Amino acid sequence: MNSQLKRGTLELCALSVVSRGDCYGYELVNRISKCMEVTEGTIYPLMKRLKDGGLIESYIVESPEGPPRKYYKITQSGSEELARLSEEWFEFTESVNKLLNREDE
Amino acid sequence: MNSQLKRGTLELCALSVVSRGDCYGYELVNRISKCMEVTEGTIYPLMKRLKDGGLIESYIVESPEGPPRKYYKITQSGSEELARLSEEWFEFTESVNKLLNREDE
DNA sequence: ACAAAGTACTTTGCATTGCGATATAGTGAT
DNA sequence: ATCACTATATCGCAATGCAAAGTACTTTGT
Repeated sequence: MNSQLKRGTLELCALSVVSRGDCYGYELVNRISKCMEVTEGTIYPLMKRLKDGGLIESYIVESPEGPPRKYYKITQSGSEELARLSEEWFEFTESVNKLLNREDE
Repeated sequence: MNSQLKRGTLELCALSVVSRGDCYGYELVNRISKCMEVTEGTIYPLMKRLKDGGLIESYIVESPEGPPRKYYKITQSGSEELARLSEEWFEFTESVNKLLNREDE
């Protein structure tokens, strides 16, 4: 899969999933994996960037199986960014599709 | 504009424009600029990569105004790559849109 | 004659980021 | 004991958008 395509959309995808309910890194990887190939090596650094940017917060919860989980929760700022990125994504795909289908000129 | 979104799609866009008729770098920049922000610093290195990969060929034509123009022409291999990238782009946007609109789970 | 603006191509270097690889660590089954 | 699954974190490489700077030709205005 073209890894370059994912740039700029993973942030959007992660924020979107977290906005529908708190979840932890490993869970996020599995959930996003249903739509595109991603690994921990991508998600964990991404979540750290989002947290550093104040778009998400995290809290630790003991797990019944395995090590403690770090849950992520979207912030007000994160929700606003999600809305902005969604709009941007929509407009971008529209633009590209127009360029691809243009028969005229 | 989110420059990360462009990664992986610029190659597709450039191939698509060239496939509809030979054109030169400066022209490409202006044409793609109508849909997304791009500059020569992005397009010229990209065309070099495409040429190195055998997806396009080039030939010089004297210009009535200004320096000679380097025209680009898509190759058979380039047409096949264009078809592959188009399909990939379509499937990718479908996947992301599904993930964004998912209310269930 | 000279400057500015438009056309046109090329190269350098930086910043971003996906991801393979690796380390660490707990639980449960064979 | 060994394997498999769950779970987080970090290192380093490769890819690439793009600002910036350089080269160079033509036209237009002063």
